[in-house]
Amino acid sequence: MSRYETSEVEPKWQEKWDAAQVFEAKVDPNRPKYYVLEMFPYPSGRIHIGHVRNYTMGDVIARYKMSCGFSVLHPMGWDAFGMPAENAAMASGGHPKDWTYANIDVMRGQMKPLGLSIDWTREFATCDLEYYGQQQALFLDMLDAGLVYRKKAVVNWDPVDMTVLANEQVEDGKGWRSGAEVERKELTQWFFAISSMADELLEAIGDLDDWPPKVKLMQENWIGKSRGLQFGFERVDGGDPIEVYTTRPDTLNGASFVGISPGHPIAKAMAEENPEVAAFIKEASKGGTTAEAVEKAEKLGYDTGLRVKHPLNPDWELPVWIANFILMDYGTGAIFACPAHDQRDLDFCRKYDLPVIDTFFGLEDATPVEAEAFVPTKTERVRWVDHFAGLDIATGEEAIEATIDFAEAAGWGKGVEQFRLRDWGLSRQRYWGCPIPVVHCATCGVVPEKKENLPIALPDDVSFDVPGNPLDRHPAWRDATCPTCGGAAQRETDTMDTFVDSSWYYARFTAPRATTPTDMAEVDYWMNVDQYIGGIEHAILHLLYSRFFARAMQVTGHLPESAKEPFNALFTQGMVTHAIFKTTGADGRPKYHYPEEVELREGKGFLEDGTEVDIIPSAKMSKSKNNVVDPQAIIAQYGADTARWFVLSDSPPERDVEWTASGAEASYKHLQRVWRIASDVARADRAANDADAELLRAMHKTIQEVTQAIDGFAFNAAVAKLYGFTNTLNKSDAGAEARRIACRTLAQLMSPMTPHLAEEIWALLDGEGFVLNAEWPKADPAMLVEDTITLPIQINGKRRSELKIAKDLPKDEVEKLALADEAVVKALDGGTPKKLIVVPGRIVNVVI
RNA sequence: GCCCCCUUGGCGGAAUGGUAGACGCUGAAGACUUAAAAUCUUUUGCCUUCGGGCGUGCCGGUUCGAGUCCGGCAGGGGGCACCA
Repeated sequence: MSRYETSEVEPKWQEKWDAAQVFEAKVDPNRPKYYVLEMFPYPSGRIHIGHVRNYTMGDVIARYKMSCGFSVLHPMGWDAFGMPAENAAMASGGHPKDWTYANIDVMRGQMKPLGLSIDWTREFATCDLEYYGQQQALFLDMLDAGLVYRKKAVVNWDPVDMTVLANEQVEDGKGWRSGAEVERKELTQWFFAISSMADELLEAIGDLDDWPPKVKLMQENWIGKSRGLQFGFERVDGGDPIEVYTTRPDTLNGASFVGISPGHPIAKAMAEENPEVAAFIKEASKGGTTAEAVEKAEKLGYDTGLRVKHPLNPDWELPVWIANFILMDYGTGAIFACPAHDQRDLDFCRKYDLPVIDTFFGLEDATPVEAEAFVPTKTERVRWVDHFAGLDIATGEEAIEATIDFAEAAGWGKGVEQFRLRDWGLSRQRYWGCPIPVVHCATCGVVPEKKENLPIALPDDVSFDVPGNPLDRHPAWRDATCPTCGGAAQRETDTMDTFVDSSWYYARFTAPRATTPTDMAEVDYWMNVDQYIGGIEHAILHLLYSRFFARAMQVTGHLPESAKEPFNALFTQGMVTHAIFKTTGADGRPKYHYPEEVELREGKGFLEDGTEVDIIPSAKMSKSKNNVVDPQAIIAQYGADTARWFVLSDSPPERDVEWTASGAEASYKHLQRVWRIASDVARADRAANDADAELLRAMHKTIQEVTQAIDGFAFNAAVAKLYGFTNTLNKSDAGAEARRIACRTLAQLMSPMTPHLAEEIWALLDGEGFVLNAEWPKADPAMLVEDTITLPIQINGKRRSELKIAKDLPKDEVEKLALADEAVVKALDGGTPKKLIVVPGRIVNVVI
């Protein structure tokens, strides 16, 4: 018998699949469709073992569904715009385009040997002109529909690199590349009106039955709906009332001052007249916009001198302060502060010596607030000091509703809903992104390009030797004609956030060469994505943006109503981790060792010279820690099937799996063993015998268990059942024919996970055609029924004995047998049991 | 600070409220071999006076029966965070 050579077998089957075009998705009205999609990769340069796990999971589903008779769409593409390409160009010359497409070629070359069932004819990169041109068309339609608009917004600005930075690019208040102090700058930018759909996006989460509850919860929190009261404070000077929003209107009697954001119209108006106010506003705007920067920032306030009247008592005047912690884009940009029941307000009041008024106390303790605000949960009952709506003891929730009712009845305020979700700023002052298809005309203002002028292509002749956006200093590209007046105009030089690219690619895969963003016939057939698979890190932004885009595409006629929730089912897979091997160098710095340098003995690791290394298990793979597993090396050593089998085994798919050399080795040995068993089966000539039925029964049980496991995304369980059945088959004395049937079924059940080995065995055992085209085996219910079963007997809930009985033995017979059991007789010691519980087919419990 | 999740042998993990530890790794013993590799077989939660006893982070509850359900605590992880 020959050894199973993966380096020969795997390419052989890949060529055969290609030649037969088995993975090309075809619209077939006579068959149900199934669309499985893994989040497409960023072409960073090389694939990662985490990619292997991600795509293998999708492949298992895709191949399984093919065998179940579905017309399957399983595409792949590249999320190809973004900063790393520009950074590479800045660091080592070259062009982002060349860098990106070269990376794509390398990564495609690394992915193909995995034998994934991908329809490569649909491949595209988001930096393909064909793709981003359609994205521009989509943008224009959204502009038309009022879903895109321009407004001023505060951004992190790096004055050295002359660019806007994302929050995660600000480290310690400094730009991550330049090290320059980051400024907050107000720029006019483009926004998607995602918050206009906040309620809809929140409500629809309830229907996402096959999404992880965790992701749904994260999105709910992100959208952040709250209910509160909006009302106006009348100004003593007779100016327009100051509108405030509060979720705790019940604490109105604890009001200490009215606060407005530095960006509030009143503050801005004052700044124009009063240099002191202007200076304060400038001071208050310092620092980054990151959570960290915000947390460290000290509370700053400026007393405007304005006074407003308390709505419940016209004689009570409150001062109006400008405060740096009040956000302009949440609520009305103005608040009333209740320091007794809000820590932030309290800090501010203590600093500026403003009054602190308790409005309620705990039921047990009426100590006035000192340094710590009293903030009970809204469901906790508290005692009110003097509540205007007449409450004495009530929860916060009750008091809030009572106050809103009271204010509405009195006509000075109304209950409103607010969302935390902000509009999505999409402008990026970058080159390597989709150009925003508008021009700036001196006469007509901001004018959208005409669709017939699309695509607006990025110019190729750019350089990155000077900081800033190359599009800004490319006059030939910037110069444009105004589509409205025909006069000279300038192109918008901002490009789109790369999250835009990934917000609709799933729809584009249904018709990747269409001359419109989508093709309705194709979209109607293929959408929605039946199973989407990707990392939990995209739980909020990418998935929320995609949900928004699907709705926007429906509004603009690019998707049907039925596709407005684009992903029917979502699965978030865990990472592949690997131990880090660390020693401490002479200089006291950690030294990281490659796994090949470390010898493992009894759970400890040693270098060649005998030095013991620290083992940090289950660490995220990182080049700097020398613990990256390279898929290409694994495939070269063991083959793709081993890599696929390993990443599916051991750990549940949603959890991290640790790559270990011994585990990979074990997977390899197992697959070799399956091949040996199959070769054995192929040669056997033993006659049919009594063992046949038992083997076939085990086979049907395995069919049922593996099918269930794959359906339930429990790939590790499917692998475990296949191990078990392999052992059963190997030990079985069944006749040649039964063994052939069992082994062919084993190949079928393994085929989604180890497709090459499965094809080879299928062919060896005279299976017809490709195993991937063979109909998925069905478990025969008659074969799942066991004639005799082992029934455990518990005495007082502890297992003490067991009965071997016929499966359908009547209950009273079981009782008799149980009471006659040696262990039971001994325990009863002549007495009678207090209770006897018989659960048919499951258990007997004797209570003494 | 607010919200959420997790905790089972040496390790990864399995168990519709019904035999805890499937399956794999690691370790041990043995077979084959001149030897090694490869392969195969047996074994591997803890304690034990060999009768059995104890065991799913800790404390309590519901139940005939709890890893699973409920309450509290501890540890670990994640999300959000001047959101009024």
